[in-house]
Amino acid sequence: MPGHRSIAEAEKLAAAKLGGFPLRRDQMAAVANIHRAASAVRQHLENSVLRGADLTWTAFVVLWVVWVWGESETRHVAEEAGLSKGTLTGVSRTLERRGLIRRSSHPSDGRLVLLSLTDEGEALMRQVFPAFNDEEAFVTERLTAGECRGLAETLRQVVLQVEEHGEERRLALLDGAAPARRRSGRRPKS
Amino acid sequence: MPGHRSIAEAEKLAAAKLGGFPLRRDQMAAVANIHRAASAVRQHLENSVLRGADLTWTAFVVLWVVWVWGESETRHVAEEAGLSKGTLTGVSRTLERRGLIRRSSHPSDGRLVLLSLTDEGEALMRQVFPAFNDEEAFVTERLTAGECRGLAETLRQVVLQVEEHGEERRLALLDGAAPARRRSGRRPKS
DNA sequence: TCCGTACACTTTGATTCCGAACGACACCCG
DNA sequence: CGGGTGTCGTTCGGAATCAAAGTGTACGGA
Repeated sequence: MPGHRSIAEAEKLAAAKLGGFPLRRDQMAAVANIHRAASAVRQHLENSVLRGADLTWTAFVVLWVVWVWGESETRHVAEEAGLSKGTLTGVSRTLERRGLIRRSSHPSDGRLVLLSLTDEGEALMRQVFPAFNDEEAFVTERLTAGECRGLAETLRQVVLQVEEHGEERRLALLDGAAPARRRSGRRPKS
Repeated sequence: MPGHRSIAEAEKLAAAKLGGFPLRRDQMAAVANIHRAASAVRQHLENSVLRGADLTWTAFVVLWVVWVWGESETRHVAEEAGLSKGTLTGVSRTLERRGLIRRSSHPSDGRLVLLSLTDEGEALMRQVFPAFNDEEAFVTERLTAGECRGLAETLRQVVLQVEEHGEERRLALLDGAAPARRRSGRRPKS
């Protein structure tokens, strides 16, 4: 019982749950659908083009970033791909093991690590990307090009809002309270 | 160097990379921004309201689904939350350990497992959800209510397209070829 | 030159995640 | 009522995930 139908119903149920609480329905539906769409698109892409190339979503994104930007420092790749540095370390090592990516150290700054595609990685992207773009077109088939532009623009507003005011908002919400440790994560050596 | 600025530039670089290949830019930007927005929103929510309650995004989604739908079979919860059955097993067990969820077996069908919130889980949701909804409003602050509705509607078209034609499309793309095993995953016992 | 601070990547620990294999149960049909 | 067929949740293997701790390099000032 997938998708859009349940949203409306879930909203009603949630509203009932919350009684008189002033629920922001439109905003809730928008956010919920962003995640529904993202997950549906990702799953479709993984199970169509990516699966055949034996790439995960993340692996593809990393390859794509390095491909279009050329040899890059890992921190920029992580930023652009939307991963933590720690995750990128693992992913790029997997990619290196598979011979798709090369890791080299910066000639003058020993702290930096540069990522670049191997010939094999380059060849793979040249083959996979067109198919990927075809599926992007497929999933947006019900929208006109103009609607796609509008959608991108609207989503950009959301991204900007979080990027420009998210930090400040989080601080305000915490209001001096302890930053709340995560359940997982490394513990002190002691 | 975040976000929207790099998209335009990345597109140009990608177009150059692909030479004369007919690149669907608008569709590409739309899909890319869906994921950018989803990840930005998720991160903001995790680091604001969820962190304090010591919940991961996934844990919250599962609680939310069970909360609004009431006691439910795990397969429905997995579907609604957008997870595989296997993942839900692990997540619901974590939630059970923390005393937020109850797992009971179906009275007449021994295969089914039913999930429901404990009193503690119920109390937690009553406390966390309003804050969550506030942040949904925050991230969409630059949009009017009408734009939110439009956004939700547009995204719904994407979800519907994948849900209604994705399977068929994937089959057409494979065209009889072997379904391509995943690198990971359980191996036969032999 | 030595020191302290700042930065950049890696390691670590606890989870989450997927999909295929698996085992238990349900149901149809003879 | 016994077997085949199918459905459900669970287990498993490999990978991805984050945040914080740790390691190592860079660089400015004393």
